[in-house]
Amino acid sequence: MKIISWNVNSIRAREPLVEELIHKENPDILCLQELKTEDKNIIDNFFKSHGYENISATQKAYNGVAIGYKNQNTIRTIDLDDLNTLQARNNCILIEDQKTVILNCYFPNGNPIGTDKFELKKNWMEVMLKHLKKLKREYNVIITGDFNVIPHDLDAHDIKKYKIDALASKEARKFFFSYKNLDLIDPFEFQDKISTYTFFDYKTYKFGKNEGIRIDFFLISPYLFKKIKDTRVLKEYRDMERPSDHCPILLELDI
DNA sequence: ATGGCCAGGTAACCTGGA
Repeated sequence: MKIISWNVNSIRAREPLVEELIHKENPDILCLQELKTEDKNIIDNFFKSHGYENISATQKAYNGVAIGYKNQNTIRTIDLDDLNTLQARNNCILIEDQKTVILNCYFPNGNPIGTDKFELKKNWMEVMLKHLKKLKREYNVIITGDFNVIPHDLDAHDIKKYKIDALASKEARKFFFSYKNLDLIDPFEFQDKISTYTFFDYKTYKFGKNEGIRIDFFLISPYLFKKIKDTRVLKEYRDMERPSDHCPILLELDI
């Protein structure tokens, strides 16, 4: 099973590149974040035209997430509605025959610190922790998406720029590590940090200088970690015409 | 050292991103 997660920064702007990704990688599961449209027809039509079923949570102009899936006979949707009450930020599916849940997430950015946005980030991360604790008891877990957290100083080219920033705040890091402490593993953690940056700011042309941050993740159960066939950050999609500022991340499992 | 880009929405800038 091949799973790809990508913060596309607008599905409408990124249709050509998502199409290319599907043709080249043919993922079984495609988790998208920052759709930036309320119109589910756009999302349904896109996935359907490429042979995928999908679920989505959308709102006008901002946020929005979807999971496309194919070759799956035992998919059930799990509605974690308290993660979508204010903004559309989560999808959750259960693959019953694998006893595995996949959570697709667009975590709140939270900047600037000291505002309602930061409170929302902390609250959202806390609600997520409660869900993870519960889901972990019954299922293998894959939580993926744009976490908007820089967990370690080395996950940024220049951490000094993030000293007063919600992404590297002690609160955001605390929640991120509390997820990992549920016995969830970050496969990219064991790889070279610089080559696994997932975000490069449009401003200042950071991609060309390889000055990024690592904020998109898979956190997975140990059983699934043992089944890994491949993990990749698909940096080439950041180097194409009209790119997202995030790179797709790929996880292939022998299940 | 500083500032730089991009998307959507409503009408030439604003919010938001990270």
